[in-house]
Amino acid sequence: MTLEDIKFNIQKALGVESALFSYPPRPELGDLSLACFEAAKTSRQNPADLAKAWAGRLSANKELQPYFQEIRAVGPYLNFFIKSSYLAAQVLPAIRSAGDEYGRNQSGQAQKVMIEYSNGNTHKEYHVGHLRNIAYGDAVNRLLAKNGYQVIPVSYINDFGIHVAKTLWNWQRDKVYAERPEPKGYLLGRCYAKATQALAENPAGKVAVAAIMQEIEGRRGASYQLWLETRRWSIDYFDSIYRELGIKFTHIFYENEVVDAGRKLVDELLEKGILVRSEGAIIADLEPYGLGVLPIIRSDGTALYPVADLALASEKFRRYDINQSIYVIDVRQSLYFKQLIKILELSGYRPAVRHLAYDFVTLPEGMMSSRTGNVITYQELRDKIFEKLTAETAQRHRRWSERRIKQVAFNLTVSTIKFEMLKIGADKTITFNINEALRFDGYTACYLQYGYARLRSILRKGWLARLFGRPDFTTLSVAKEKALLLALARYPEVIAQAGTTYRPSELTQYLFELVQLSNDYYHETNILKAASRERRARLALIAAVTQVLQNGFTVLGLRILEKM
RNA sequence: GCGCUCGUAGCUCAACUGGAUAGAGUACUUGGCUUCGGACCAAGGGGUUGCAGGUUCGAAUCCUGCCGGGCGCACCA
Repeated sequence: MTLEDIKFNIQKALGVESALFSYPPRPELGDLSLACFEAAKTSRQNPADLAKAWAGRLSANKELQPYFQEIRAVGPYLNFFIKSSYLAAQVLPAIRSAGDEYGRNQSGQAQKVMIEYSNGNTHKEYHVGHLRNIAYGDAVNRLLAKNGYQVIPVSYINDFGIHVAKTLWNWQRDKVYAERPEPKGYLLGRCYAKATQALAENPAGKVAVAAIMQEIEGRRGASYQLWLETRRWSIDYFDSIYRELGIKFTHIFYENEVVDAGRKLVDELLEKGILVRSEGAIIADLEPYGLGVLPIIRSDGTALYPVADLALASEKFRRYDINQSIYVIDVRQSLYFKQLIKILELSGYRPAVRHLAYDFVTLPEGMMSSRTGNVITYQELRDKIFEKLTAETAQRHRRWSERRIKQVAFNLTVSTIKFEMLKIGADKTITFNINEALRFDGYTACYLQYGYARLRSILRKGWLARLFGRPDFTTLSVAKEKALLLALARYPEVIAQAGTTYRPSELTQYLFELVQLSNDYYHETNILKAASRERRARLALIAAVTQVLQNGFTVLGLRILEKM
């Protein structure tokens, strides 16, 4: 990595072990910056004096001369102006030869990490909240892979909770669902929403639901048969969503498969006194640790969520021999996760488990809730965005076939959904406004895709010019070209930074800025009509930009479109 | 009540985790296609970073106290 080399050489020349580099806020100040506060403190000097002294020393250093056109002290900052020609000669060939691999590093040392996300519930709606989870989890998954981890993406589907019984109860008493044309898995979700409403004013229903629950857990009888059938609908529906979004899991765990092991574990923990009986239920009393109380088994004997989760936590390590287990779960379950980890610790097991929390998605009208019908389902959102993008695309490409228009619009739809979820920091609640999501300019997936498509169009037209001879990088001297080169050089750092902090939003931000720079350049500079030396160099620059965009898009799970 | 968390331009968000004049998008006003794709670009206005203290060379960022929003705290997941 060229920037790494430069930084390393500066440190070596200064004789310091580590230095905090940053990028100046404005290009006039320099391309790379070293703040001298720390070093000045240890040597008890005025930072500005130190910067000045260092600037003099480094300017005289012959080994650094190929890199810099100037090294200047600006107050307490030591600022470096990198030679454009040097940058270009390093960065462009590096990107060209690394291709899709540009930006990868080995900091993960091939450690095995399991990451669990998209934890759907069968018999329930799949809504925009799940979309944030899956977009975020999948981006982190690929980000970690780019940082040299051996990542195992898995999903855990809850097919055995009380919500299943509620849905089945309503499904049997209200026959309208079975007759509708929509996918069955989707209808189950609608049915669940109505079930909770109906149950609120139906005490007899609750008894019926409890009976259904016990029958399912006992794995016998009509309710169990119905469970088998309907569960399959939901799973098929999830599969179709994953296919549409381009998500692949190495393995999918189901609650019903681990719940028996969980019950055994509960018995053991009960014997050890880690779990206790209370008010007819089985609980973990974690008050001594300031973690409250976690109910494990209901007083009617049916299992709660932690039963399976406790078993699964260790099962993951046993079966896949992993070094770390990451759970992408929304922040509201933070306390639950602390409780879960504490129980595992108390039972003598201390796994490397990490709860990767993100804030939830809410609606302008308030919290999403199946109970009040205040949800936006995946299907609804996808259809609305798709419809609008189809119209936009059709308007721009009168001669395209309907099939092609729809294909492009669909790819843009997937990109838009993911990007909207990823561009906001994970610690922020997303108040999901459908109208905002239906706008395609500014900081959006369409803006990025459009910028990319336009550059690709130039490359297609300039293919002949790129065939002959090596580009002369010294012609890349304009400020905007240098800004682009610097941005390209920074890409590996962005991947590293976004990976170690689990923040895909840093990557979305970077890619947006890269496209802004390139759009600006595009308008100011003519590429195809430039003189042949310039043209060749500029095409090489553009090619590198599209390569980095491709790489970034891939990490975020966005589709790559040559035309739109 | 206890705990966690957030509060930055009219709105939606950034700010390299303590550093330079707090930046983008959007909305608003104005300008740009005989030029590689106008889902684009340029310019402008818009800020006491919720409030008050503190820590230090330096605070949107750290500590304390208020104010306001959100979430979580025993049979939902």
